[in-house]
Amino acid sequence: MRAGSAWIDRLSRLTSLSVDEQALLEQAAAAPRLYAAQEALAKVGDPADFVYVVLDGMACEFKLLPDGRRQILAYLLAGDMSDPRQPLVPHWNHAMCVLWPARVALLPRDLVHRLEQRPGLARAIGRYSLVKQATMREWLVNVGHRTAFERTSHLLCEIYVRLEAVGLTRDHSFDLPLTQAELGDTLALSAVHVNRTLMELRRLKIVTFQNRHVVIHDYETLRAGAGFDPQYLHPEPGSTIGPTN
Amino acid sequence: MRAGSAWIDRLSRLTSLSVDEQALLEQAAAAPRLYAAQEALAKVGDPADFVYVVLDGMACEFKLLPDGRRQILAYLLAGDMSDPRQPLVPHWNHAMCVLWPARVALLPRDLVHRLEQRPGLARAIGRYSLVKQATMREWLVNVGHRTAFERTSHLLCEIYVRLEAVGLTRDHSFDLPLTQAELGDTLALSAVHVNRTLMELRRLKIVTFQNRHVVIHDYETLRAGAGFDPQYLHPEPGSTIGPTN
DNA sequence: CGTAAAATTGATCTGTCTCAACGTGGGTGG
DNA sequence: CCACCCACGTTGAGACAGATCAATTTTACG
Repeated sequence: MRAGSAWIDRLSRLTSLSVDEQALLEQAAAAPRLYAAQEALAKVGDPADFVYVVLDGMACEFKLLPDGRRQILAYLLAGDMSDPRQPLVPHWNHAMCVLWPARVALLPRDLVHRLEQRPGLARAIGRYSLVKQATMREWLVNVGHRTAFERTSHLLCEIYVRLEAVGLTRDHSFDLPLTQAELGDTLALSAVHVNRTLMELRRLKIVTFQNRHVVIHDYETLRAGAGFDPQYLHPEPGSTIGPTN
Repeated sequence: MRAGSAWIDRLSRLTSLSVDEQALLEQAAAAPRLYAAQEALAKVGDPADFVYVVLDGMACEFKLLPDGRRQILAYLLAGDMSDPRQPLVPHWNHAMCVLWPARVALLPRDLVHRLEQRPGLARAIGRYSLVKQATMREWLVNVGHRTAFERTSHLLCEIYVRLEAVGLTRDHSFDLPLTQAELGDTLALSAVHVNRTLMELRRLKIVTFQNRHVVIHDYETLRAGAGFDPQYLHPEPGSTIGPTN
């Protein structure tokens, strides 16, 4: 498997990339660094020197409140990256850390700039950034207006579709190395309530989440219960992503 | 006053712009369209042909849930614009409407592209986009982890700082043409609870919000109560925005 | 094995919602 | 120019989703 293939997959789905554009990406991701779980990638106040590309494993962006509570703002799954324009501002004002051992490529700002000279890559990266924003909007709707049950279901649908896009699902299941506390920080629910909600989903035979592994028993019920519409995840129509069950 | 001066102000604060870069902006905003309150700028599914620049008045981005509830995702105050890269994807997947009569410039995608050829404008627009995202992140934290009182206070602080940056505050007050129901859709609170929270802020002599006008009596208490840190609104250090009281 | 982190479960508490009523002020048509 | 009206704001009472506190069990891992 090529270096950074999930990343190339991810961007290729947003616009078609020429062979040498793909080669540029491969080269850019050629020397990833290995991070352990819980390791910080960027802290508030750090200089925004790099764009981080998560080649495998899992990371997240988050913000901490003074009282210690945190809101997870985004998951970075295999193939995801931090905002490509981040280096335009001097400092991070949110934080990023690894949730599960990950290989991460650090792209210096001028490398990103060089990649964006290529029209295909510029379009892919621009669209990627828009999808990321659309995802954040959806999370705002989720946290703002959906019940615990809907929220949890919605997040599982989203992760499912995103992982499928990079080939990390098998049948209707996938690995998800998150604790219930981390899910709580994402969904703005207490860990206890996340647990009760997952138990309910299990009891209803919709989804089982155990041992860091999710099995979706009834995707259609899950999707409908969440009010999930995968549209926001792929700006290109004609994309055939979106599971059936 | 020049056409689009709030917009030029807004972008100029993000990086210094040459005289002819400013002239390009002025020219781009030269023929705004006038919209009435409640008028739609873009609906879900509309082709993403334009970037919308709100020269004065007020607009917002939002998403509707099937049950009719809505989440307001962002306010567009004077000088704000919709995402400059939006035209990279074919369709809107959220909606935008006017909240208070507004003059709005519609920039076709190739015009935006031409503006971004200028290095200063490219940097300003890129940073603008990052600030907008940082604001959305802060809203996610707000809705996810803060109490009604903190949330409301935080939003008022944010609007205050943003309006001050375009010269639309006077002493410690500003016009805010929002109903309590609209605030509720923003903060993910019921209109009733927004009312109670505003009454509480008034009772404590921190803020008065009446007749579409906000008076901040005690900024420091408001800021502290909200846990508000204006950092996220201006990526440039050295900017002296941020009221004292 | 032993131990610490994570998951599970129960009991209780509370912030916010919902429903319902009433007040109010600014715009409009007669 | 007044009277009506309707959207918006205000207030009260009761309900409920989810938080918090407190064990207890299970799992992962050195």
